[in-house]
Amino acid sequence: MNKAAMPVQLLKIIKEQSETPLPSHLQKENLQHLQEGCDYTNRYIQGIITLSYPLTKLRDGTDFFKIVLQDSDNLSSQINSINVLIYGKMAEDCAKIIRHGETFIVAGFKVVKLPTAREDGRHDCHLEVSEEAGSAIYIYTKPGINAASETASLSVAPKYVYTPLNHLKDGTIVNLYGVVKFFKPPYISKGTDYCSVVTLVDPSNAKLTCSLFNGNLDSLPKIYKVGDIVRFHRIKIREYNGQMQGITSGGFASLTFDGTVGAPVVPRTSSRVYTFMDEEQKTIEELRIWAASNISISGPAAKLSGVQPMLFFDLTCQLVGKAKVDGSSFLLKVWDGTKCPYPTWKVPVEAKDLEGEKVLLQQLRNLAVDILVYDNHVQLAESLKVGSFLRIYSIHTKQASADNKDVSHIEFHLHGGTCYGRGIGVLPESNPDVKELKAFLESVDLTDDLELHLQRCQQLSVTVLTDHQDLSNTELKTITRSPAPQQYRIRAKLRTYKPQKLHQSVKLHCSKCNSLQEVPDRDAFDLILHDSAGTAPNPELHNTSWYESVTWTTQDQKKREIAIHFVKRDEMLQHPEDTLLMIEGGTLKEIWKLAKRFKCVIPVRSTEDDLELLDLSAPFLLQGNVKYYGCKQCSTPKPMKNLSSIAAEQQPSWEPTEIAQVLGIQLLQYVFVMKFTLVDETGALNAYLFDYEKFFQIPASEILTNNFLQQKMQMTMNTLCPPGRKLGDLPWLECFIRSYNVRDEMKNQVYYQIFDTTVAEDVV
DNA sequence: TTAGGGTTGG
Repeated sequence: MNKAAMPVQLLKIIKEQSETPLPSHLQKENLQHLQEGCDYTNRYIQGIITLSYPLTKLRDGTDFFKIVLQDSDNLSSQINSINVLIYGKMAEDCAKIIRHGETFIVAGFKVVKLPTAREDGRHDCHLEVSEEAGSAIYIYTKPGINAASETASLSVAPKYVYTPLNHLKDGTIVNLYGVVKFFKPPYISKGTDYCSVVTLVDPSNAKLTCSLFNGNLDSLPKIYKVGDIVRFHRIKIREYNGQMQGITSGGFASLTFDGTVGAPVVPRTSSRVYTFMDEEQKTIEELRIWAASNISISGPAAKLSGVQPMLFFDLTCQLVGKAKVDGSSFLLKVWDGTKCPYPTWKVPVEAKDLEGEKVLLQQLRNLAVDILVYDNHVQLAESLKVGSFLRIYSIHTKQASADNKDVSHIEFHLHGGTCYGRGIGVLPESNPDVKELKAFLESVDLTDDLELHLQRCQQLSVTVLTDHQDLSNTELKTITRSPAPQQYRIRAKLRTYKPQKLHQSVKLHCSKCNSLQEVPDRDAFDLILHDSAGTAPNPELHNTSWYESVTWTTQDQKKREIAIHFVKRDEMLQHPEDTLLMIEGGTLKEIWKLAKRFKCVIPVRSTEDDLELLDLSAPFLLQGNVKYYGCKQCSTPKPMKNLSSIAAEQQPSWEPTEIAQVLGIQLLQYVFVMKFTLVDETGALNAYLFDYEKFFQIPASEILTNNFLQQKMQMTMNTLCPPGRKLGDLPWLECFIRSYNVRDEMKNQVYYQIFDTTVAEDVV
């Protein structure tokens, strides 16, 4: 078995004799003789695992696992145990398979002496172990230790064979992997069991729909979203209507994994005993990558602030109240921290029938919404615990007119039946979406009385002027009848705006040629990176006076050559968060990772005599989440050595504008471009908003990568222009607008632009 | 046994 695939080896012992002997070049080292600085490449330490700590991640994302080894040959000696610190893939593997009491052998470690002496009988050195350092780990597992657990006797566990979905045969019982393409969360069937219907796909492009039954809800797969990956053991295959279908058989067992590329590979299961090894982790990772380009995963589930009438959506929320309504319907009161922009329907129920914390329900009266669930969902709804986190699938938003025809309110229904996966799932607190939701709910300020807030918006203006307060208001009718250019102060209401999908409002603007362009998507960047990976790093350009270079070749089949050039600073200590680096041959993901860790990342490629920037359709600079682009028309890229002038500064701030300037790049700026339709008693006009960050007080450069800011902007727009209200109930905006002429061959057009205006501080 | 995917009635 090669070491890259399986850095940790399991050796089975039979009658105290290892079946697989250790490599002969390894020599045993005594704990007492360890010394810092010696070469232990071909030496090993053997001991019994007496203690292990939970697997954790270091700040840079490296897995870290710590165990304590006891020297069983020298139990009487004063120092008989030592800490072993394991990093990276090895940490992960060890955490998965080691057991206290097992014999653990580590070779090729590094000895590090601790600054202070220990008093607990442990060695005053520890061992550092990682694949990169060339370490090897051998674990002796004795068959028969704790035989009830499959994990304890991994080395003798049966090897499972997994059948691709295009090779399934009628009447067989098989094991399989699949990506969830569709699912119905468990519901109470018409028989005696819970039922969950799951449709799987895999890289064979075959599809399998499974009907899974179990009297115990916990025994069905814990699927939370399309794209999750499942492993089924012992599922029965039958032919039905000319197609294969899966159905639970006696020994059915399942594991479910998050389908997100890069997420930790942690199985969700109800069974305490399962096998899961390196090979299977690899399968999950491969399926994730396949799924990423072959399955359309429904976008981020809707928030209440983003609901539209007449649609179906999945809502992740917290249950704050519940009530029986009648025999065929049941009320759930839920919230997700955002405010539904429409007036929402309140289901009349007797106060005594409503379960939930009264104070909280009162505080949340403007944030919580009523969801009426029907028929087969009632029984499950009754069993839900107030306070739990739910995902409700395929809620229907129905628009209904109240007595007053202009005010439409919105109703939330979970209709009967299970079409389209309609149903309710309880999410555990460990679910990443729940963690995010909880954090958001905790940030919501409940002391703020929202009704008063809305009333305040009716009376005062939701926007304020940042200059020219002395100007008096002009009616819109007067403005549209006057020649341009001029400047006005107006008081108007925002009847509608475009684009409604707010992320579409973000563009890139060149202040030199005044052009606007779309923000390039990741595919464009990916393509450029692929192209430039064809140019190998030029070794003559490595390690110059102003940067240090590190290079390596990837271990996969592609054998990519990567070079990273760290710009040197005139200081003893250089922190990653202050460092600029240039990278050749990196992938999208690698570059994003580096950009999070280091101050600046510049993707480059080698020429004969210097490094150069890539095509300007790619960002020329990445800082954190923000990608900086240059104008193709107005830039004249210069060689990278021009950067050395900034690097020579005492404390380079690495400002994007400064970097752009020395590299001959005309920096494009992120900007919100929106069209506001403004009205007052006298008329209407369309005014353009052209805003870098002043109006929303949100930098346009960050909106595309920051969910929180997107939500904040959506809520701002909902306040400025609450959907479903009649004109009289819309809030007032105070704005400055300027008129200007745009001439083309045919005619002269007057346009309007908003300026020196910002959203009032207490509005968001 | 149950369901066998494909929205809307209250």
